[in-house]
Amino acid sequence: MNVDTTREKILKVASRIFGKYGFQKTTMDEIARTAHKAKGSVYYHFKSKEELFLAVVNVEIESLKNALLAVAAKEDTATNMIRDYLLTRMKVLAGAVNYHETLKADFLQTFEFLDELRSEFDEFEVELLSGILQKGIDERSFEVEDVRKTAQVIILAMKAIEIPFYLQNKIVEYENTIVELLDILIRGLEKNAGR
Amino acid sequence: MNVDTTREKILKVASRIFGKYGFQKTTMDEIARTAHKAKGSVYYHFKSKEELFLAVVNVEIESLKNALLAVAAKEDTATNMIRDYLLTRMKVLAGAVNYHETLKADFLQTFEFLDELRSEFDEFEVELLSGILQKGIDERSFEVEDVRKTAQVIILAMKAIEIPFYLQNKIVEYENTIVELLDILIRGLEKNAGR
DNA sequence: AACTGACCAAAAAACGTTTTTAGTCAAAAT
DNA sequence: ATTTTGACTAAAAACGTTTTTTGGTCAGTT
Repeated sequence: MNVDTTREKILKVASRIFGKYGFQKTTMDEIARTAHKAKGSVYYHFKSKEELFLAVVNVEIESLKNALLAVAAKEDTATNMIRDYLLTRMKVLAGAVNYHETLKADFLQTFEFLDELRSEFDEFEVELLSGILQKGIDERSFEVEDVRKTAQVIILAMKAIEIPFYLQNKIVEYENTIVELLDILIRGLEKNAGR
Repeated sequence: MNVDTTREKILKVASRIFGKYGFQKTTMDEIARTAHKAKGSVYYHFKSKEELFLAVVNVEIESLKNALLAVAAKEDTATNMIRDYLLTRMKVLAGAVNYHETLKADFLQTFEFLDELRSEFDEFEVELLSGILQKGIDERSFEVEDVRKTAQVIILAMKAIEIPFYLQNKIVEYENTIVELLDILIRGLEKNAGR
């Protein structure tokens, strides 16, 4: 029944509790108690509260990475792929409760210990999206001057939208609108747009 | 020298102080003192702290409205107009310190008393931008299915970007990137984009 | 090597007290 | 009649102190 290792058990419990109460309001005692482990055990596997939270967020990021890699691996036109990429990004992120916490924190106080994880993921995304854009160019369906810069622009736009979308609980209100925005963006990338 | 009415004087002083310390940390006493007026005088012109702040934000919104109306009144192609519109929007908003405060507040606690002002401005923007889009269609340079909805989409994107841009002080970091984003969006509106 | 739980210093919560603040109003000035 | 004043009040915020909770450690157990 319970095949989880102690480490996995702690991670799961921590994810649930951090997700519900946020980083600040979650105590290490509660995590240990809920996981039916001694507190020392938690500290045996994770050297601090920050490191545990980092590990929790990392699980979410890894799952997002995998979902995005799966999209990039599909055989499809670049246009469909980029739409799929951006929609998958939003859908998976919608369930990444602890990742949202890190966004929110940016306004109150920064989680410096997450900076590395984030910039790593940023780099991962720019790389992956650049690949899709390049594929679109090769297929003669996209027309893009600087592939890397364009990838960065699109990710910036997506990150900006995350904030009202996830933090202000405007998912329902904005859902349709966002799909339309993606369409405009994609059209903007396509060949013969404008002149 | 001082031709300001008491009301104007209070408004100016309040704008400066609210802009520096935010809504919560600004006291009505300080406003009255700085304006060289008795507190009762402040309350004679503005029935509450909230109403005074509302008036201050309203001044900023009005100035933004005027700047945007000026853009919309220019004789130019729709493509240039929409670029001008969006750039003007960002530039004027960069100086609207008290408006930023209302954005920030959305994360901590909502300023319900500002909701009306905001949705009024939203409506104003959708209207104005729709006009520009329609002009683009008439000139056969834009191709847009639902004008109103597209206007809403563009404004959503701009509002989303306001947050990292103004609140997280990433103006310098993002400035170039945003101009590129605008270009992609505009290309996405143009005729013959894609198929 | 993995895990436990009593232990500690530091941080946060709780609590009572003092100060500050938004808002009022009767009176004065214009 | 309209505008301005400043002393006043009730409620909220700030302060200082005590108590409790929390992140983290470590000697000992499994």
